[in-house]
Amino acid sequence: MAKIKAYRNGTKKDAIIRKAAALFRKKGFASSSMRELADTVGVEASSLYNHIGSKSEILQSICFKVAEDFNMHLTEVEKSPLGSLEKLETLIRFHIKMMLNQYDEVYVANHEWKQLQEPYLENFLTQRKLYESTLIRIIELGISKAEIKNLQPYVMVLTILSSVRGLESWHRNKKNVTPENLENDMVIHLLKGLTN
Amino acid sequence: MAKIKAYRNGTKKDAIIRKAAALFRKKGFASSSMRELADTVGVEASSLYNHIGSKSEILQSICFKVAEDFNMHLTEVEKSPLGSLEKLETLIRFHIKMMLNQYDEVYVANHEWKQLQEPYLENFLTQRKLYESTLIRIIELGISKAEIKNLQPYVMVLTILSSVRGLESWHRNKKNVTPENLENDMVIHLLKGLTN
DNA sequence: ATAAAAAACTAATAAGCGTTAGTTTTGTAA
DNA sequence: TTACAAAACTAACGCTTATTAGTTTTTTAT
Repeated sequence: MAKIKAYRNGTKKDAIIRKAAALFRKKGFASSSMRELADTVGVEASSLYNHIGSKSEILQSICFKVAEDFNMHLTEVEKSPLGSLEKLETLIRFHIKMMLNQYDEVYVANHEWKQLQEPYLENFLTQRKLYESTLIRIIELGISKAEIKNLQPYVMVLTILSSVRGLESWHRNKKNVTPENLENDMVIHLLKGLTN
Repeated sequence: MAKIKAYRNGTKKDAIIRKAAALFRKKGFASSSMRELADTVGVEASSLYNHIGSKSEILQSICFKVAEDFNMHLTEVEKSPLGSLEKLETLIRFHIKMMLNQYDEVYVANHEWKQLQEPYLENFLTQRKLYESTLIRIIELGISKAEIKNLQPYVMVLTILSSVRGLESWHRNKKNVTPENLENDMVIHLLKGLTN
């Protein structure tokens, strides 16, 4: 095979990583074996190593790709001219969309990052803390402008991020709740509360 | 040794399960080995089997103990004379207290239940769904009494449960946020929102 | 058609896993 | 002190793991 092949949906490496994300999401990283992954790809386990370096490398690809998507979006939002509340709303909506559109990858990044090896683990955690501190800054600005309640910014960030990250337990296409319902109602709940 | 020994903090089996919860929380169930657990207990791996039946059994103990605590509290709250909002507040506060007081166990129950074997997995999931549907009922009653916004009850339950379950990432004794701060601010945020 | 590269295969490795068997030590009750 | 049971130990079992080596097949470029 030549180097440049016309893959429709990315390279075979991409396909392996996509299948791996689905497998890791369902069974967890540590409980997923390379043989299992090879089965779903339709190949022997050893053949995977023509495309990827190691099992750990797959997890790294998934986690850092997701982290990059979120970081890029956050950077855009932060330097936008939106007010604090609009920024938060935009971010919440993005989190929900990401969870719905890239379910496996986002889930794995949120739940299996602990299985990363050093130095990737530390790197990932640093990015997470940076993300949190940016959100805190947005909220602090909103408090100073009296747009946001004077609560602990850290607690509000924790509540928002926990909410959107925990969405994995949402059963898609169930309970007559469309993605739009979910997004809108969750934004209202997290910004305006649930009391009348 | 006689059957009845005066253990200060429960039996040795309890001690093993407690250490296991801490280990499973830190490394995940599948990535924790019985030899590792034995090390932290101060014993050979095979000796553990004088007290517990299997590795799986430990996870079952942890998950169902936590589930029982939450279910019992929910039952109490439901049959109390409190209004919908007060019920929700009570439940949120209980979740946070549990997460702070029984960190390892609650974390493991929230994050490693997927590793349960059948029929325990199905049993656990059934309990979870029951818990959710009870919360939905409380919220529906609040909506009918116009105490709560007319949003999708399922979404509100998802938001609340995701928030409190995601608390694992809270760094204790950090950021000048006391447990009381956390509890109060989170209740305000989830009930009244963060806008002024 | 030929040559080269890519990607599949088979086979094997060393390490780690949960768990069991059999034995010895330890602690308690008589 | 003797007898018994609980709980520790050593050793090993059979199995699975990620990964490598070496070889063969498949695909592509010339």
